[in-house]
Amino acid sequence: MGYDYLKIEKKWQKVWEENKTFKCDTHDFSKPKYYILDMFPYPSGQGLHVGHPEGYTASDILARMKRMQGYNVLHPIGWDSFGLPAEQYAMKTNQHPSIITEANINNFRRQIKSLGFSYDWEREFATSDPKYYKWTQWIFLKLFENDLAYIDYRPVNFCPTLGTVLANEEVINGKSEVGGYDVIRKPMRQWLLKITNYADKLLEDLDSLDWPTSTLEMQKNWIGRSEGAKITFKIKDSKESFDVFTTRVDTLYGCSYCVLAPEHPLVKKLTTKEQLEAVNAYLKEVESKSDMERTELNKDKTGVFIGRYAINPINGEEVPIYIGDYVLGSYGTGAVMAVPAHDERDYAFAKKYNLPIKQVLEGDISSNAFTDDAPHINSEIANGLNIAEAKKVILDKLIKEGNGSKQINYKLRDWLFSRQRYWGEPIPILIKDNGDLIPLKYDELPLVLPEMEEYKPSGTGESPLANAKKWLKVTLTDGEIATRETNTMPQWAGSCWYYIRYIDPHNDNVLADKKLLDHWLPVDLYIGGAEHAVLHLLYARFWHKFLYDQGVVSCKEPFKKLFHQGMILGSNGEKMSKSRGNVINPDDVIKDYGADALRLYEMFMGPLEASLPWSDTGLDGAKRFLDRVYRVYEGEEFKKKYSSSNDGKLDYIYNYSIKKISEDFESLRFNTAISQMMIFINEIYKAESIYLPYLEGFTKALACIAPHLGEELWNMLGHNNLIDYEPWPTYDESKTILSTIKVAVSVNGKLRGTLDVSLDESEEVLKQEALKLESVIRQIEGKEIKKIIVVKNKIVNIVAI
RNA sequence: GCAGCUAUGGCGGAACUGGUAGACGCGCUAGACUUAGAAUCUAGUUCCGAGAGGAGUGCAUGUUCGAUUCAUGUUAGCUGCACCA
Repeated sequence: MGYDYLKIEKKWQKVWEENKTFKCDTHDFSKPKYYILDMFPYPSGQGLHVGHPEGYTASDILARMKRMQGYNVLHPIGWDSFGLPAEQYAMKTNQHPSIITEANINNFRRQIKSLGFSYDWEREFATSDPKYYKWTQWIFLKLFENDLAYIDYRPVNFCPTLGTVLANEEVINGKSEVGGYDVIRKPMRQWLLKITNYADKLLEDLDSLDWPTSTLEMQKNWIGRSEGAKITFKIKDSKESFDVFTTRVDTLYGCSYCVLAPEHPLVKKLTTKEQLEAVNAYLKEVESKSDMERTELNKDKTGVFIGRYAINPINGEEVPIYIGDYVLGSYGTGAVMAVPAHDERDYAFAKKYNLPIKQVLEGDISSNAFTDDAPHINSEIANGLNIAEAKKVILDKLIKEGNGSKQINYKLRDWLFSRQRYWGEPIPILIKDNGDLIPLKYDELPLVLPEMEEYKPSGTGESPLANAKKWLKVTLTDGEIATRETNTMPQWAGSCWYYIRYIDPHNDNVLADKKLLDHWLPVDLYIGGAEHAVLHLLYARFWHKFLYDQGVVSCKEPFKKLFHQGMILGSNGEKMSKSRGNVINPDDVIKDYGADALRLYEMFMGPLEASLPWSDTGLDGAKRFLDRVYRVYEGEEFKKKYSSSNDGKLDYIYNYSIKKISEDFESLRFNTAISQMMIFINEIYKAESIYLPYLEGFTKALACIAPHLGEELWNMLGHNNLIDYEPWPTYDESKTILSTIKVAVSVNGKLRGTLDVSLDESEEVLKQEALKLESVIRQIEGKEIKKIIVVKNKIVNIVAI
């Protein structure tokens, strides 16, 4: 028989709710602050899955411990409620997305509350609430004012199935991140945000963050800074010239041709009559390729000669100009100098089209390009120099002669910020017939989504909002008619700044009070999945840096420490999914085992960052431990042993346990903290006398993980108050070490026995005692002792041959 | 291809800055309690071996008195990026 978790959990949830136990007074600056944030959920129709409680429990444990440690803890939750699934469901059922979203939020709220998280529910908001997105639009207007939001017609990722464009970050191997549908490149009218203006800052400040290395690496790669040179090539028999970008300016003498991207503006101007047909055919072929095909054909380089020659500025050599789609129009200058001897791509292209390969570094180029460092050859001024030296010499000459300059490029592209969807923040811009853009005035916000009959995208790339006839047209003060922007913002917009709004969620005058922001930012600990490493986590940093420049926030980075929880897999080790039939529903677990058991189990499974398989028997074990704990507080045989005087026998295990638990909580190693709690309880079961203050201290630690039971046990110990703001248990460092310890004795590195000695026993005694051990004597018989190594309190190793 | 991470019993995992590998839990075995079962409690449980002992942290080599821990190489898996000049 276990404890009555259903009754207990309901009871304390009600008490917390009625007392507003976890309400945070953000105006109270008297205590140190601790802002701990979960990545807020998208309230899907499926409800919570067991992965949600993993991260949420981790943050809740920290929040609860910090509260007991005297911090003023801000621990909020809300809803990332704009998004495609609600809109698609709306189309199917012909309900308004807001109704669907509300129902989903209600279900999520119920589920999250049933897990006993200590959120301050008075700060709850949804990104689809006009009161919230008023400020998302406000930030957009600020971006627009500062020339960081602009319209462009360049080719973008368009997904015909979803009926909308997607950001680069949302396209994976030519397929949409959501749903995995084909994505094609198509020139369309789009809003973009100039995230590239912040490329340097976004890169530099990564060094100041306490984030997982893998995420830092991913962001670094995504930003993709590379240092090199811009070189100008003049064109033979023409006034035109073009620039190339290269990181290997040292190989300039080895340039044997140049390649322009198919979309390079000079292609049409320069192509000769003789080559026109071939070039046009090639352009047509390239255009018909989808992104998918372009990446699949990765290795097969294609291109065509345009009939012209460029002049290599370093030596005046004439080299042919090609176009080829292995050169990207959107990176660097959209043109490259080709050095086939020392670049693999150029090598492949040169081999295919039989172009000259000119070696300028010593090395073997018989079957592959040589890309390592070596002395230069055939390079006049750079002969004999290594890469770094040659770069300098050649670039200096180019700069002196006005043919080149230092150049830094980034892989990062501007952020495609518009979507042809209904269920997103409307972009607060008016467009006049002449194309002029008129931002709404700040007091006209929020621009609320109009009611619609139909949410379907037209499929041609026009947003559903184009059908909202009354909403669409606006008469300006001068009588002129303007049209509203019909694109909406992407889902990432709302999540870019929600951590700011939590600090002051009901403010109608500003997005949040400056004084409060200065006190509460940055977020001290941010917990969420790794899948947002280059999406949300990069976008949010960008907006934060912009808001910093605007003087809205006073710190450069939003999230000081970041932690990614792993994934919970099905019991077969595969990803949980309906089709695999291995999905665990948290509602069922709570019903059958209780929220506390679920929380404990998920924290005990293994390291928080690891992806681990679900185990029903493991969950049994977690529940069994809670029952075992409960018996200590409920069972008469245990109560008889309660004592207010300390016999000292539990000193070590208690003090060591509190120390270990405190440290492990702090570093989010909950599995080992729980293991220590189990060891402590095992000792309690053996104890003749239970010193009450120790049991109280344990109760507080347990209450962080199993809060309902913790509250109940605290009550059972005779306390009438709540445990949540009780002071965190302290420990006596001197009692975390045993006075008698075991020292290992080994011969030639192999363990042969142990010695029971007092702490800090002298080396001489250890040595002598070790040599007395029977198992040691047996091993060294007939051998000569070469050396004896003694490490105090640890080991004696006898080297004998 | 490039970058990052991971590899330990039947299973999930533990092991601090190199010092008794396998904590804790699951599973399994035995015992106690019970008419019986469930639950609970107690003990055992890396492998081979009766024992002495031997082997053992993906694989190989090395550094060291001593390596799960450090170095080099290698294999497998996971994640991300992927023609970025």
